[in-house]
Amino acid sequence: MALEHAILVSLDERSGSGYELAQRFEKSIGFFWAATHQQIYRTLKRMVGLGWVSCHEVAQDGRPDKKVYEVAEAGREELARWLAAPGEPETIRHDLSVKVRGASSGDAKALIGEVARHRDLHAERLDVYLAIEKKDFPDPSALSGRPLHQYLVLRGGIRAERALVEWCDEVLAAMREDDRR
Amino acid sequence: MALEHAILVSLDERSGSGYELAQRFEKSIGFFWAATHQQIYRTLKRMVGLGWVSCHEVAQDGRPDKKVYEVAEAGREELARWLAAPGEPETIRHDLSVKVRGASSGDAKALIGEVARHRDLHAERLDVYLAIEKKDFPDPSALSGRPLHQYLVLRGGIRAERALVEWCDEVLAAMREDDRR
DNA sequence: GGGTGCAGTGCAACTAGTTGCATAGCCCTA
DNA sequence: TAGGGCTATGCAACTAGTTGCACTGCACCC
Repeated sequence: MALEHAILVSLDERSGSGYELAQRFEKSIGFFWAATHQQIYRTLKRMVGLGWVSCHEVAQDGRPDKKVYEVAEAGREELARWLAAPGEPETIRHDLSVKVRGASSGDAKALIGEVARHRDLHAERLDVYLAIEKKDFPDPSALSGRPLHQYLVLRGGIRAERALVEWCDEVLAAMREDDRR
Repeated sequence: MALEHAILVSLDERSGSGYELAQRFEKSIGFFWAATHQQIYRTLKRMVGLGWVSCHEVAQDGRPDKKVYEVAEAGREELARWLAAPGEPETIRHDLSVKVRGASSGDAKALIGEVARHRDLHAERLDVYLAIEKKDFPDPSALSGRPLHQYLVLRGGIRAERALVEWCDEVLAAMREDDRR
């Protein structure tokens, strides 16, 4: 599983609490690896047991105490091992494709609405990604090391969302045309 | 969950046994919804309980008996309901992106090899999809109804794999360039 | 007659992910 | 001062998915 590794990557960029990690998973990291705070807390606990991360409590004023985690030596080794290890492409689970494939078994009109809704959601996400690209990476050719890698992952998100928007448009055009006939 | 619905879609196209379904999930349906035979057998059992599918045993000669499942009335209703119901875009879990993002924490060279391997895997899949497109859908503009929907899903697969291949190429070019400097 | 391989079904144990809820301190506003 | 919202952590119960194995039957080939 890669949640542990996603957490290692995130903590290696910057140490933080479970809560902070959960927020990162809501935005940047979560663009390509989703996780709830429950999963994160549970996994952090396990990782402490494995010796991959260390944890110390930090008292704060004005807000509750927090536990700050940082990557330990064993965690760094595990991360390096995992990075070099071959992995299989993710198993795909795409709801909307199942629905499109099943369209003939239901109300095609209602499905058109659903596809249009997804189209807009993906277009929105695409806009978010493009805005980040513009703001944080104005000159990609100058990038190197960690910022380059972050940029490349963002590029993956942009490509994926764009492909989805275009696919939805293709589906909508074809199904509307088919509906008219 | 959508495995039940993926099975309904598949059985609605053609009734069959768990074993046959597992094979369909290996190829066509599995391109966008992965499932093992274990999951399928277990889910079929549950669906019989729900009254969504009916099951009858068929004796065969030359091979073991099988249980053939077909969609029942309640299953058809459920499928129609689900098709029209709004759903959220899938939560993304993309291993390779996590690795790329973590590249600075390990051996970037080894990761280049891994990205190249994935690039080839996706290129292979893309070729498979393109071959199916050419063979089964030589004249897309003439399509309507079920074949159209199947074609559109295939188009989604083509777009997704192409986007992945192109992204891998972008990553490889940038990381190799960065490595040279 | 023994091995391989495919068709066919399934259990058991495990790992991973989701959902609902609980708790607790502090801030701000109506 | 009561309620809503944010930070912060966590349990319990559930659903979903994976992995390893076990069994049957037949066909085919060496």
